[in-house]
Amino acid sequence: MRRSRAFIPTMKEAPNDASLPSHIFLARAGFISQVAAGLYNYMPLAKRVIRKIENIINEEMEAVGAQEVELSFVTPVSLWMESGRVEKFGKELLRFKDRKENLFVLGPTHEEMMVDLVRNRVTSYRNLPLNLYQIKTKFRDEARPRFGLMRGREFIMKDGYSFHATIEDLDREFDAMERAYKKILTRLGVDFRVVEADSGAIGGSGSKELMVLADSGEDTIAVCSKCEYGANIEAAKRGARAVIPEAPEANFNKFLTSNVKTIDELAEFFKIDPYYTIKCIAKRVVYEDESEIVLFFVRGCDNLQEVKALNATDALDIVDVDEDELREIGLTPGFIGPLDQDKVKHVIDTDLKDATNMICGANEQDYHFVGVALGVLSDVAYFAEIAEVNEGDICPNCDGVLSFTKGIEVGHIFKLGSAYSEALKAEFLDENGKPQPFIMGTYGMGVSRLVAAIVEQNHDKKGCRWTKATAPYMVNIIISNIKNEAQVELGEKLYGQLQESGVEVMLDDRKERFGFKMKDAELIGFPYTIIIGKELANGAVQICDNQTTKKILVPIDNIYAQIMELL
RNA sequence: CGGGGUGUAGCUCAGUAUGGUUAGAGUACUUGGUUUGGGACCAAGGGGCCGAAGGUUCGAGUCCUUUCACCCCGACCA
Repeated sequence: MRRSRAFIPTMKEAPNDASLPSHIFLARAGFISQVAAGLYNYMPLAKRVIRKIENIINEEMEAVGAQEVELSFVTPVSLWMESGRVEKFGKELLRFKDRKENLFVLGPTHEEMMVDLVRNRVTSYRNLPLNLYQIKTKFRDEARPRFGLMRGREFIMKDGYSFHATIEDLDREFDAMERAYKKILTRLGVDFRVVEADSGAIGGSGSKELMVLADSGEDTIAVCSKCEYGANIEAAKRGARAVIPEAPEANFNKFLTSNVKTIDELAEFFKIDPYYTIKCIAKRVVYEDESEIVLFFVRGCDNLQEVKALNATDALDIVDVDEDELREIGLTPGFIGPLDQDKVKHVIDTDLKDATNMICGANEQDYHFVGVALGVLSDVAYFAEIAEVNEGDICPNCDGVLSFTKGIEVGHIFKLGSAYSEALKAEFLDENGKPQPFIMGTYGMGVSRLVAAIVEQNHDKKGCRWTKATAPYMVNIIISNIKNEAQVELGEKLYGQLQESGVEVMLDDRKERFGFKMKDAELIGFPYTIIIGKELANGAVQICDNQTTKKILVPIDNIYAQIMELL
């Protein structure tokens, strides 16, 4: 492509609504333009990057025997009624009517559609397993779209669904897909981690997220210093503590603790480690038709992990409560302890099971109990894992130490089981001629989000630093002075040679000054820029490596061979 | 959905407290000339319903009401 003919509207200044580097550079370098909140136009450069990602996905899906389909974007709301997800998705589902007043939604994901496609068409175990996928625009009417392509309302996603006769076969496919996904991200050239995840309200056993590591990631993930363990903080587990602080010795007793309300104050008051205190977090948990206040107890050194709390209570939502509400039902904020079991439901972190030498609220203004042994609650209380892991905790799989890092979720795979096939009555006949619901897996990968994630992980102050597998063009040839005939001649010759060799090459033949073209090239992020300029007088040109920004001098006779070698 | 903020040229932003010539700058764009290794310089141009609607006033970008859009924090996010 000749730069003089290319539609690449670069800008010196970013639109002021861009905050993340990926958003700023993709906008400035002429990849995307915003249309409305969470909606973007992809311009030629972005389109090329997207196609490269899609090609790699297609190749790897082909390799594992998944078949590509494309389902209609507009989907009848009746399917969503069948699965019961109309309410679950709520306002994120963009609903509208056609001229005949029929209700439709813009597909935010395609479980229902895919099950509908397969049901009554695949009817025998002999035709299983089956893995179908598509790469398609999705629409979710997010409450708050942000971060450019990272969290748009309209986005491109690869979504795949597998159908199996047995759980064992699903497990096999799940592992195969994990390997395929790892291979895709490796080929794209990004630094990533596969982590254990919460499977969300939809349920399912195995759930793994593929995270591109980047500081601006929205997810916090815990990773082990020694082994491969990694998990989303929402699902992270930990091993037994390596060092347990010295226990405060005391017999069971009620102690006057005037105005000592917080864990910090309590630990200071008794001169003890917060490990031996019990923290109470009161929340209102919301179910489909009702809600109630539940008290969650964790060690004073821990925090409540709300997603875990949600799973422990099987609730739809968890919201804050204020102190007045607590007083109304006879609780004393600041002094609530787990020994009083009859007012509201309690959930106690498993780490507190049979704990001894504890200090906790006495459910009475200005009093705490000391020397508490929770063994007495073993049979009456509900214990569940609700504490959030901390940095420095021990890995659940080895003796390494957990630390936190930020990640961008670009893939999520999990085992659906038969939730959808049962809801939509999608069945096959097994070996005994008995109808069985399909056992399913689902495999998502955010294509447009990957575009942003790649830049988020690969950029510097000047612009994008595309990986070789994702760069819109591999080589950019700058003719420093378009009026210099020798420069033009060599540029054109090289351009032709590289094109013939199948190299994706851009020829910057604009009537601009050198600095302008160079800045532009660095903003866009071509892996290699060949500079035909003043060194030509010495029979040489330069190759600028975009990763290192180093320039090397190459004699003109070697330039073609040299660049072909670098690619 | 709660809290906050911003809407003026393609982009970045002045101008609005205290209403008063023809609404400005930088950048980008067009033309001519000079320049040609790090977003050049000179000259001349084009480009605006001051987000929208209503109101107050002799007069509104500026004051009042309504509304829409976008951004940020939070909630939400199979």
